[in-house]
Amino acid sequence: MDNDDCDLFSILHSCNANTFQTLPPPQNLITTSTITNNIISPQNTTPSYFDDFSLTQENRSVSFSPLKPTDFIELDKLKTNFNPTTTILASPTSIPIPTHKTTSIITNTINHDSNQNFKFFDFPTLIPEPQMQTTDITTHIPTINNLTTNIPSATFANPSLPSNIFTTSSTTAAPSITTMINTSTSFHGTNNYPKIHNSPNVFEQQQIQQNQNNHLSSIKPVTCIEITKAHFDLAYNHPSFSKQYTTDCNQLPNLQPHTDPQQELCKNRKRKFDNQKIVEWHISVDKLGEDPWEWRKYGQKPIKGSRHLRDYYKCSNFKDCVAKKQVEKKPNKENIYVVTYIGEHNHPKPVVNWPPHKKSSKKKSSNVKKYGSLSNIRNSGSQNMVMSHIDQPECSNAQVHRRQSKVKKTNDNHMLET
DNA sequence: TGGGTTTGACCAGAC
DNA sequence: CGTCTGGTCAAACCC
Ligand SMILES: [Zn+2]
Repeated sequence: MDNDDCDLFSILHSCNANTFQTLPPPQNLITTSTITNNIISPQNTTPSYFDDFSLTQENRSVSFSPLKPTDFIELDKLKTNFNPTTTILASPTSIPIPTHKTTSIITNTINHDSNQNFKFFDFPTLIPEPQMQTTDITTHIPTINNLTTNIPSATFANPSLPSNIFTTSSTTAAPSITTMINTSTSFHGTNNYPKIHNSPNVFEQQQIQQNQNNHLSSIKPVTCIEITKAHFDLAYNHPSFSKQYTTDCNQLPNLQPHTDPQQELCKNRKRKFDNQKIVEWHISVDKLGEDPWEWRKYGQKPIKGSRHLRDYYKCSNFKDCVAKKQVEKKPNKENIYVVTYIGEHNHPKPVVNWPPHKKSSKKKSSNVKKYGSLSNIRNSGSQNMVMSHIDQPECSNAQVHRRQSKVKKTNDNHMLET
């Protein structure tokens, strides 16, 4: 996976209300300041769902400004203290529980030596540092100004918001038994520092067991950050954020600061996902088809400030499931899509019809039935799902609503999409 | 006939 | 209070 994945990381950054710089890409692939999901495994690993997911900041540096204790400290940890060599080799039920502080050196070295003692608790968010005080934040957070310099571990104060860090293990050989481990961190209550509690449910345990029985050992862990509505609220409404950031309306905060007054107008707009879990992935187009859930598309909208349409999907596996997802092509990124999952499924992951019949290799969203063909746009007289994600002129205020009617008036998608 | 996508219209919240 | 915007609905259409 390429550096596009750094954008999930940018989400976390954006919550911190600091300024960012974009540096030229490093000349060497082995760089520092990288949060990634390096896999250290002696087994043959095959590509699977989201297995290339990583948190990366290879070509960015971050300037820290003084933080408030209520800022997204816990999210910032992911950047400043994450050891990219961390991996999980054991079965999902045997993830080590972090018990002590560790100092991590952020490198981008991919290590395939399974004998090394990689510890999941190298992940910074999972590190308890009870000795820290909130007033020490600014003096302990390192300034990353040299990508080739080892960065000492940062220290952080009490996180202000709950956040979960998922670790998923997946395999292509039997995607139906792909499981998401309930390895999460909790900042609730009196727990000043996150704890890992591994609590896979029965269904997941069955999947794990099935995995073991099938001798499928190519478990490939990936990490995903759960973003709650509270994070969005704080990210959009934080006064520092308002001063230093602009965001594409209803989009996640943009890494690149700009001063477009039009977009300033909507910097505080929020998605309306009340009390729902939000998990965002930035994945390549070829991974879209590996989503094991089944989805039914119920809407499509042009998004202001974006050149791409956003598709809205509901889970169609279960009648009363409230899980939704949104798929949107990443601006200026080829073959990278932003997939946002909202809410949780209230049913087990489908296992019967896996792998799904891929009617088209270009299918935009996995398990989404569609009609017509890519080559015959007139078939339906409407936009093609794939075509809808081709670059378009960036939306402005008034253009957003006009776009859909404009689309309908012309059956020539290229007129609009290019 | 059932379930999917498409897409204009509508709604609610932010501004 | 009107406008803007993202999210959703639902009729029409397709397979
Ligand atoms: Zn569902």
